[in-house]
Amino acid sequence: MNKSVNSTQLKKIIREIGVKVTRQRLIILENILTGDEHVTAQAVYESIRHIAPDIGFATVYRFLRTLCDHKVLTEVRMRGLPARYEWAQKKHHDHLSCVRCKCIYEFENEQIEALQIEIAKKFGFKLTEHILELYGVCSKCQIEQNIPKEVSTPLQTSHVAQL
Amino acid sequence: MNKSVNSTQLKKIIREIGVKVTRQRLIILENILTGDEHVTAQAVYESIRHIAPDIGFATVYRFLRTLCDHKVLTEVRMRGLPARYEWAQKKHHDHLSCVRCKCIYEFENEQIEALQIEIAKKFGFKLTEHILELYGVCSKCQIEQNIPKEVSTPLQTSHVAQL
DNA sequence: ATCAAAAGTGAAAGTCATTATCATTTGCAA
DNA sequence: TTGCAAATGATAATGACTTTCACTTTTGAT
Ligand SMILES: [Mn+2]
Ligand SMILES: [Mn+2]
Ligand SMILES: [Zn+2]
Ligand SMILES: [Zn+2]
Repeated sequence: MNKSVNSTQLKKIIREIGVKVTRQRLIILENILTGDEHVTAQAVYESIRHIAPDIGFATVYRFLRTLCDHKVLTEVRMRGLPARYEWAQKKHHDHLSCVRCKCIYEFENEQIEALQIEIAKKFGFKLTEHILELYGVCSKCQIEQNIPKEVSTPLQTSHVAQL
Repeated sequence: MNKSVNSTQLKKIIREIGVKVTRQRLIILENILTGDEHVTAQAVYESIRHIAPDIGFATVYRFLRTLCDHKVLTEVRMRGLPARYEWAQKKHHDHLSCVRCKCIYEFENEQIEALQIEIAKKFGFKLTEHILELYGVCSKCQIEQNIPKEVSTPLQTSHVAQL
């Protein structure tokens, strides 16, 4: 949540993807590295406003996209909601989300991964990617059936569970 | 692909979901029942134009949505592409799609289904839904590495494979 | 068959997330 | 320092829906 990063590291990341180092990119990247997980472009844009109100959201979108193209970030799109981004260095995992409070949990399941590969093989596919999303009602929401009606804050994540 | 349906059957379906029977609904529903699988609202709209050019696409969207709400159809959303619809009476299955020619195959895997339930249970979730999509290059596209550059026709489906 | 209330319709406008345009500014290799 | 490709940001455009609303149509009750 608040890892510290120095601008040298940030510059290194930006240079390695072969684009110019700009003030806005440093700010955006730092925000992503030190901020919440599973953030939306809008959230990054807003979170940056107080320090750099001049950065347009087109720039945020563009750079997030660039970071995805270069596998620095991964785009997570759940249910037609706005795209969320996460650090791509994390180990592969899938997501489980509450349809009510929108919280997100991460999980990893080797058996499922293996079965997917098997299925693709049976169809003669060269598998490149997959999406596995589970939706349901989280344990909290099963009890407090009304209090936190809506969550406007960015989705929080627990650590990845090994199953 | 061209099962025959009489309007009595169509009317029955519409009445059972508790809405009025209209000419446009009969036409839309018949088109879905007798036409391709995994169609988009736009495709239905266009496919209907020559027989009933007066039906607006708002009506198509609205009715498809209604049919989904009443579990007559299932919405299939792949990769943020426009929603596709399929007859809900089909047994549950997931999709495997070629990133190049966009063909869709259906599969079903009980083991994966079971594992998903297990995962949800571990998190204390009441599972309501899941999305599992595999993406890759189909066997044809692995060979003919260029001929059918783009497929504009609606996605075709093979029959569901049991794995 | 008649009729009014309720439901449905279509054209058009509105949303919302994202992408494109383009005039201006900036990074940086030479 | 400079030239110029790359980047930026304001704004318009896009695409897939969704909503609005004035005008039908359906349907249950007479
Ligand atoms: Mn994640
Ligand atoms: Mn299907
Ligand atoms: Zn919840
Ligand atoms: Zn293919």
